[in-house]
Amino acid sequence: MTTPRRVTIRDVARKAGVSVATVSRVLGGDYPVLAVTRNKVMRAVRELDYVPNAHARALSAARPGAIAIVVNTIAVPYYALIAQGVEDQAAQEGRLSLICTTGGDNGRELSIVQLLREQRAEAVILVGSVIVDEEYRKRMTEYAHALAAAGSRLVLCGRPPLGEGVPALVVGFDNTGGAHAVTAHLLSAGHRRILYLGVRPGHTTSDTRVAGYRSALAEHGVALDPSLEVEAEFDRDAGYAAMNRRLAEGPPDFTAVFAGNDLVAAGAIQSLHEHGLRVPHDMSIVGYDDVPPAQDLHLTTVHLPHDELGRAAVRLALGRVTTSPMTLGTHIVVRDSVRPLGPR
Amino acid sequence: MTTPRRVTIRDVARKAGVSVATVSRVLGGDYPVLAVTRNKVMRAVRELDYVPNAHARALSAARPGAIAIVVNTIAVPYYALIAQGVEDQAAQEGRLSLICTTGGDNGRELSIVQLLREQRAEAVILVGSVIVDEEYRKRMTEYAHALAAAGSRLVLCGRPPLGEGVPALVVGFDNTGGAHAVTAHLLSAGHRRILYLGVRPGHTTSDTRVAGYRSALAEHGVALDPSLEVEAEFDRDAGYAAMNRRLAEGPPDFTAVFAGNDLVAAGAIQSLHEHGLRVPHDMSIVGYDDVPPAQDLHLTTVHLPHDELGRAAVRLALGRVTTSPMTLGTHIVVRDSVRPLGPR
DNA sequence: ACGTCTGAAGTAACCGGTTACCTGACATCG
DNA sequence: CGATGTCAGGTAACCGGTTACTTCAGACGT
Repeated sequence: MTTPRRVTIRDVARKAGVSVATVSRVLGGDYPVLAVTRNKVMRAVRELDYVPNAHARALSAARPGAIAIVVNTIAVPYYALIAQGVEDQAAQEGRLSLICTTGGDNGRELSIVQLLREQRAEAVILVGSVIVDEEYRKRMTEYAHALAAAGSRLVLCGRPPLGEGVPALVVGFDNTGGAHAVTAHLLSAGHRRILYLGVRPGHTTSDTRVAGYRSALAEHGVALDPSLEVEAEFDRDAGYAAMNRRLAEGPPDFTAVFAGNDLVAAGAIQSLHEHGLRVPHDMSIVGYDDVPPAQDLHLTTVHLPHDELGRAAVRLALGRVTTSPMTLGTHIVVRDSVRPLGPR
Repeated sequence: MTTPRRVTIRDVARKAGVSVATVSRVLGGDYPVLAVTRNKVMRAVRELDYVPNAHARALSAARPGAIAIVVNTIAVPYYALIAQGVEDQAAQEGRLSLICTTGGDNGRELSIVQLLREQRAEAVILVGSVIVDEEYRKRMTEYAHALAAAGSRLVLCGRPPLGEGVPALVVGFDNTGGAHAVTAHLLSAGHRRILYLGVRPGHTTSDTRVAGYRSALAEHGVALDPSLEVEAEFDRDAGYAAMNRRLAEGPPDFTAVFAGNDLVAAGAIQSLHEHGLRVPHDMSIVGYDDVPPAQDLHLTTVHLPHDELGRAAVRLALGRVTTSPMTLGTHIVVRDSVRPLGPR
């Protein structure tokens, strides 16, 4: 069974008894065509079930390119929600959107960006933190210049700028502010020994949240205790494991936990429960992101406008708005995971 | 600032002092080229930062097309997990994957499929239930034939086949089996009055789960009670609202709840809590899907191999495997949301 | 020494659209 | 009535690659 040749615009032209130019004009747009001619063409299109070839179109005409979003994985709500925002805004702008996943591998990310250059993507939106090594920064910087030279835009979402003079738009959440607010929330509930669970050296998202945590403590005159800043990846298992390790050392020397994100909080809560500690009665905890498990866990957390981030990235990429760097506000969502401490 | 013309293969050829054919061969593949020539070309490619145009390639050579997955939304874990499976398998097969979202609108879905035909996608994977109206079935059937004629594959994931003789591959979860198992689990814990929360007339996913529920009841000699089958969309809000309505009618006339999926369960649990009913002490509940909130809610549920579904869809689409219809097994995950009822 | 074979590289047609430019019919005007 | 303008529609070049076919130089055989 051989593949029967595709129907092309020339087939339509032949069938309709007109030239290919006329067919193109009827399908394409604003060029004047007599109603009777248009009808002949449309009939031929229908009868042959002609579907124009997007590649040929992209090649011949200077049409708008796709909008690509590159994330770690789509299976994590944080990324999925942002991606959905991009998708929605792109659709609204009439653009095709490509979602690519890297699995958190810098090498894969670089080759995906290269792939997107081949696809002549009009915008490349990179989302989420990376551990930036020198090789990566060098190559991504080259890509940034190359994309700019080709008229495409590079947007960095919730990640550090590449450096001075590198053509890239930046939009992110106010992590430091949010972390400050939620830490202040714990402090004003009377907590003084607050475990920060989610240090990740070199990761901007983590670094900025830690910064907010520290500045809030400083403002309240609470001395920093390095032993209260605990490393953990930003997923449920890491939160669970880290809390398990901590609790194995003996009874907790803290009354509250600030988890790097809600997934870490969920894992930590499971560990706490397994150690007989109830939230919020025996231990207060707050999270970050306000993604799905948060509501069910009655978790006080920081709400991030994920959808808005995605939409803003697209608007920036298309030049609809030009404020870069752009910082999106966050707000604390108080649920039921923090218990006020009585006066000492 | 005018866009500086793109670097093309001819520029590279000129710079390297060879013909375009040679450049294409160096970059493309297996044709023999002298090492010295290859080097000249590679140097020119590097110096000019030449990036081949994917559209031109797609147009001239018969290269493999993209793999597209069409889902309701990516912000819901059920879809996100399946999409990630598709993405992973597609990447593994060296294919570009496109993720498209419809927002649950049949009209949009149809126009997306048309868009994918224009993109010359090699496979179109449609995921999730739809309420099938006649117009939709008619047009999608046409598309199915058209895609087949063009050598592309259409894969339906977790949704009903379009009809006899319509060229579409089918893969799905064993919903009836899973629903049967989880209902049997409740029955053997002694429950007899089990509320099914999540009837959606015309929706296959719901229908098949209801079927499993009913058959398990029948097997255990429990008479069906239509008043125990309650309508609800498959999201958290719907579960919450439906349970609220039910509980507003008076004290519950059931001892257990089978929620159409985990999100519905999460909403129902919130409602139960707000009515002072504790899970599992005062009310047993099971969910379906085993997506994120389930673990944190200690919810007994049915685990679905989402990732496997995505991968299987791609393998089917690429003809790596040919068993269609294909049904993926599920298994019950027992957590802590069901309380055994003592002997009456 | 001459014809033949072999392998690297070049030439140009082609993929399927778009569009600048051209043609020809008809209306309009001095 | 011929010059000019208007407008629908045709012709063919072009977008940027791939590849069938051709060319040509050097190796080899007799």
